[in-house]
Amino acid sequence: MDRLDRQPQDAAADGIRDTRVRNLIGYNLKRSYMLVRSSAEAALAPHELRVVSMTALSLIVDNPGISPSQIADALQMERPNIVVIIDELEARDLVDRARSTTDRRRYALTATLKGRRLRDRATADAAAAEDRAISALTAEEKELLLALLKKVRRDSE
Amino acid sequence: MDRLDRQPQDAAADGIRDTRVRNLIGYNLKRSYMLVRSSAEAALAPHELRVVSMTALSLIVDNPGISPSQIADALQMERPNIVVIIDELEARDLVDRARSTTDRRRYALTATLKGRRLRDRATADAAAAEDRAISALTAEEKELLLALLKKVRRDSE
DNA sequence: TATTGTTATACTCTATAACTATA
DNA sequence: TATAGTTATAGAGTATAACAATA
Repeated sequence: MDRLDRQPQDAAADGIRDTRVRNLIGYNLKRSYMLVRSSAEAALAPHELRVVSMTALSLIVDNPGISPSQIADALQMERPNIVVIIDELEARDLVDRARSTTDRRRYALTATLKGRRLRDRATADAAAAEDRAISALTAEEKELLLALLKKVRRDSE
Repeated sequence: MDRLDRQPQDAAADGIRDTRVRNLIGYNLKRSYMLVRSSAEAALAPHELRVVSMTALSLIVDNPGISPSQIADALQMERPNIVVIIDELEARDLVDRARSTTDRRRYALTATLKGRRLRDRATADAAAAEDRAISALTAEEKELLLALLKKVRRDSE
């Protein structure tokens, strides 16, 4: 970890000062999130995936038979918004929608071979794009950041 | 920093697994950001402020004479979306809109006494709400997180 | 010709209400 | 009666186009 102790200047290049806001966790989380997300979105565009659809696809790959409601819970999204995403994934033959045998209200979602392959490529590309976006951090700092972000949500979710 | 080394489980309470997505920086940034922001928004609601309007107000307090365009640049927002926020702040008598004497296309924004006082209370309440939202972190971990988030954007903004 | 502030508008994301079929 | 999936729609938040005033 190099020179993490050196405080960045409070003023931006154009001379705007704003100590209070610049020291808020939320402000810094948002800025970093925007930076990382735009990089990931760009990396996923060639796969015709958005971050949310990649995430849903990955969830289905890792949890065969998962239902739309479970995806909604896991991603903290509303059910209606999941439907459109599943529609897209199914139309592209990335996932199969089968009625659950035990509860016929539910769908049991599974990824196709094509879906599993795309998931692997897409998550790898997204992770690489994220790493480029945060290349100001060393590998150790990245792991530390990840650990801290995970810990933030301990007990609160 | 206590037990940051202990890895959180990969599965959520309902048994959903998803190692790839759960280890993406962007995913964790978003989740933490959502948590912190909703806490801050709730704390600002009694002041009838959103995070973005508190941020703009704070920017005006700290930079008397700042123009809407400069606010847009600093907050990475489009100019049209700033107008509505300034309208609100002005209607509530928190900021004054005066034509710049040197460039009459520009507005020179300054905070009123009422605006400065509200800024102090609002930023303090927001900061306290953020601290509650991330109370899983120690004070040292919070400072470390802040330093890492600032460093992420070094050279890239 | 370029820039500031502005209006109107569109687009995306997310949230809510209500329906159907199953339980 | 409650829940899963769905449809339609509403509401944020953000982005784009075009304009008047000024540089």
